[in-house]
Amino acid sequence: MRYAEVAVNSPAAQRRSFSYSVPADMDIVLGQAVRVPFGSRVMEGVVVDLPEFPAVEQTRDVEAVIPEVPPLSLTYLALARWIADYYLAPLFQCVALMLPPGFERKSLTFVAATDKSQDIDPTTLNDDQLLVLGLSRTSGKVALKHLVKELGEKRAESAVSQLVRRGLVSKSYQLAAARVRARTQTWLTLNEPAEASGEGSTIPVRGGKRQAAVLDLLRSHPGPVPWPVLRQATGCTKALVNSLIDKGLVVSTESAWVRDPLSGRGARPTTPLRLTASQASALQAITSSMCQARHPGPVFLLHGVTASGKTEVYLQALADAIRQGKRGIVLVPEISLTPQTIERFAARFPNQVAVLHSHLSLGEQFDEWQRIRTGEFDVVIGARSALFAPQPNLGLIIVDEEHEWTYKQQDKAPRYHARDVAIKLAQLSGATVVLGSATPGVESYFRATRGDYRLLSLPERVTPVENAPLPPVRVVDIRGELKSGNSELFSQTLSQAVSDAVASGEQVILFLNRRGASTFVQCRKCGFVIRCRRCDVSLTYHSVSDNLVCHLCNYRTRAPAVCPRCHNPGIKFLGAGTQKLEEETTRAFAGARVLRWDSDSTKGRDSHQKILNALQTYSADILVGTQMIAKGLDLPLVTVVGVINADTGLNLPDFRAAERTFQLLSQVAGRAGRGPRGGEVIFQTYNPGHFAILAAAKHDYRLFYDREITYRRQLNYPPFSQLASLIYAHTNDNYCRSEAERLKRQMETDSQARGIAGLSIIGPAPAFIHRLRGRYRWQVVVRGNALSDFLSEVPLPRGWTVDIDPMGLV
DNA sequence: AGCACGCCGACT
DNA sequence: GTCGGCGTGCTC
Repeated sequence: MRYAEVAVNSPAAQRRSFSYSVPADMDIVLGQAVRVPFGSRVMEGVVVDLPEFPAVEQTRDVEAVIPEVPPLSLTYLALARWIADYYLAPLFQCVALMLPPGFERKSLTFVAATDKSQDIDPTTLNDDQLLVLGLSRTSGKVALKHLVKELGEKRAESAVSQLVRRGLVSKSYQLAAARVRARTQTWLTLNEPAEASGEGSTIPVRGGKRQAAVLDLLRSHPGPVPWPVLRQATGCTKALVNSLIDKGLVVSTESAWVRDPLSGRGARPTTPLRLTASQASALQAITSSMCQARHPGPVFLLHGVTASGKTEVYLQALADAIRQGKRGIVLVPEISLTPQTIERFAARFPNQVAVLHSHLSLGEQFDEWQRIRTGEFDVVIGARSALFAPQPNLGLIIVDEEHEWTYKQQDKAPRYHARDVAIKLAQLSGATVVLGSATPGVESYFRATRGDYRLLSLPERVTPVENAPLPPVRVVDIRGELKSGNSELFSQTLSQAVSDAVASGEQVILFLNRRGASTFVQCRKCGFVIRCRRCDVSLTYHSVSDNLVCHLCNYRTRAPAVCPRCHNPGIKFLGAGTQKLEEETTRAFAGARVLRWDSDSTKGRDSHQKILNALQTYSADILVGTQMIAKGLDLPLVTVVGVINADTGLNLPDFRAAERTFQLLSQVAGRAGRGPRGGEVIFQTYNPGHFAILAAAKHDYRLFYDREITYRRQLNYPPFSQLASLIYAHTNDNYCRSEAERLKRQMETDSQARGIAGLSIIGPAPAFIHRLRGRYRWQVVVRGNALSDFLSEVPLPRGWTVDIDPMGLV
């Protein structure tokens, strides 16, 4: 007897695998996708082990292998295991990252009438039950989903369960149809004898005009014609073509049809650029490491100021990997996956670049994945999940803008960080990793200074204008300049700079970090923001209780009527959105053409491109927007960049608030002065002395880093410790709170019993989003070391979600 | 997730 | 009594 350990697609499975017996005649290998019985239904799973003995006495048989899904390699199985163990995520969901797009299929429930229901007295049934019985008879069975749509969830469920109890209906289960598969195309060719071709009229035209039209069209095309083209050109039906096939006049062939997201985008091929000395030495370090295959693969941190030519280093490193017969994966933040970025890679490696991201159709993702697996592409470029592309002979992984938080999956398990998983993959496969950023994450830079990563620096800008310096930044203290001119949002300095630029035909970017719309409390006069003493995060205002609450430790205090620092009664809740900014800008700078760029105004498919075109063709003067505009815009006409409130990010309840502010401001500042006219940047702030703002104004990473790392060390935040966020969600707020308190107590006694030192359990406190989809949420934060090991032994009732190394609101 | 089971309060 | 709501344990 042979056995298989299977990661099953069921929430019940969690991090365990389940033991199954393998039928004698079944070919099964490690990493194979299979279907297995699980409870009363059949589910998909992946074989993660082929042990000699099962883990339990009673096993059921593996139902079938799924032959069209290629088995996962040992490397990727080990990676999935690591993700599950480290991020405390269900094993199947970790394995599923590496399976072809659209693999997962839902299990559907059907309701069918039984024989017993034939001789039932209908008067003993209520209306809902009669409806369910009627529908389940119409075509043998009915999907429960359909009944829920008719009756609503509660009524459908109760009617069905009552009927089941009386034995009048039975339930059955079935996997949903595949959501995606390889597409084929029907091609049609004229079946003309070779000697007759050219004479045209040798084929007898019978059966009317339509048939003649089809034959004419096929005759005028040298090769096979795709069926949709033929149908559109002639208006013929499939039946008509079939009759021509039957008559032997037309031949139909089936062949694969590839959905290609880059088709028709023929970019002009580019050649490698000449490198500066620092670019060349960075490239040299990377390429020489790739020559010596090593386990684990080395990690480089490429720290290059904006416009220092990081991408050119990536491109040449990839070219070198390809010369060595290896392939590469390039990860970029979701927000940078613009056509321009992809084109830059596609132009250097014509027809050798695949893209993978969630905005592609499932069919496109599926086809790209299959083609990648066959080794068709030297380079895969994509967002977070592209890390798991089945790229054969992977030699180089590039993580561009490694500090970006879109690399962390937040919304669903596994809550992994693509950068950290990339490093693990390199460890397992021997690939080289290059992390690139103008403003490296504090944790990454710390590891580089400690020697875990090798630091490569690109200190000079490579701009079209020779030696163009980074633009000068003016820091304007809004407290002194409030309510100047027409608007509350513009200081005199910014107002003047914008007017001057518009008047001389230059362009302006006004930047507003909308996250400031959150309800922190700030004095309108002196800019004071009320913070928690213990946690040093800003307090959040709760209007129901009129309290200020710390979302880390649950410290509460009554909202003051006057500012605690300057005693001004004008304490207010800040937060102006981009829409308001657009209105005020239009009012303040009459005659200027204002464009808004944020997630609301860019819903449409080509809206990014349209806005970009408007700016490039000088049909707009002022661009107003959120973080989206901080990325990769290269507009030589922009001379003034204004940040409306540089502090907004500082006041979020997040220990990374200063880091994020510095990164964002540095990026925004990089948008100005890219053309021959130079440029300037203006930061409006209530905190002109804050180190993150000053360091960004001076374009000085080390100034920021040295202060920040000291602060992290003092407060024992990462990289000096590890964090985990545990959130419990429940419809009842009190129950939610008491469960969070219970878990905290349990973790405290557990850690004592297990002799684990250096662990602090913070909270519970209401989660940042206290109520989500009708459920209240309470949060407990754990700080310590090796948290995965500790937490894996803590039993978590349903309703808890764990986030290891959380980004954002902690 | 979904199902069965057991406990509880609100009704016939 | 019995129905429904809700928490809990189980799925190889």
